[in-house]
Amino acid sequence: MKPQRNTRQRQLVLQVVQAHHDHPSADQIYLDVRKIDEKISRGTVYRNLHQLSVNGDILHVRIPGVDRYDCRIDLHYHLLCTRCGAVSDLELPYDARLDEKIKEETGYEVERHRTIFEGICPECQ
Amino acid sequence: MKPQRNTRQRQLVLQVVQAHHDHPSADQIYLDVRKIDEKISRGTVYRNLHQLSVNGDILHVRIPGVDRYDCRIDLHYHLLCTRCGAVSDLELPYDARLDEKIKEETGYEVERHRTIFEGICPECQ
DNA sequence: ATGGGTGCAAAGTGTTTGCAAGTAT
DNA sequence: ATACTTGCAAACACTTTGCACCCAT
Repeated sequence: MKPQRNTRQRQLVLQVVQAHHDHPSADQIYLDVRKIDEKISRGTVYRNLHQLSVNGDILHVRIPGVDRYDCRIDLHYHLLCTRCGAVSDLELPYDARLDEKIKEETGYEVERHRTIFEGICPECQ
Repeated sequence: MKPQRNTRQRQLVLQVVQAHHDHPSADQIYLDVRKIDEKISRGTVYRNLHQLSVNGDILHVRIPGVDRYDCRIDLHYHLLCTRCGAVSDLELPYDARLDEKIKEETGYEVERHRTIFEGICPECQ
């Protein structure tokens, strides 16, 4: 892996993601970071979000429409309110046996699976 | 529900999706339909894909990057090769009890869940 | 005839990238 | 000093939309 620099901007992005517990989108993170450093650019935020998730410092959550980021880095499942867009973490334990099972059935080198529950949250009902 | 018209274009889009067993993207469908009707526009294809999936005639599969469409309309899980982008259906039965469980735990009106396994297919390994 | 559907092109949305200048190491 | 990173803006990829005309019902 290339040597990486711990720039002020990267620290800032990480810090903002970790301060959130609601799975912010890149743009929300950009706006938040922007409150602290009013010069930082969108490109930099996107680049750092990418870098940080590759490094395993944050988790990239693929939600339909917009990608979100999560400060929890263990594998876990998500719950999406299809009305208001809220995303939350689920306590349901990650089932690693499924990956093994699918690997045996298909010959794929299964790395992981992603599960998103979709529904309407209590507030939106 | 509004009355809907069964236009030549809509039939064509449905027909092309049903002829595929490899989860084509909107653009692949557009290109295919285009071979038959060289006047049809992208907008029309997108509009019809949307309409058809709302009607339940086809399934909208949200894959990172591009949305895909599936002629299988029962709930099932998918397997994505993160190298070549191939998507396939899995035989793993849909676990409806999970939806019930999450509903009880969270108070959400859980409608469904989507699971995508990610890995490297035998050819790409 | 009526109003849903079409083709076209323009506009959106979210993200990536080329480049010259800046800065962590 | 080196080369990773930044800010900026332009470019991208994918999708949606406004509009005038068309056609299934």
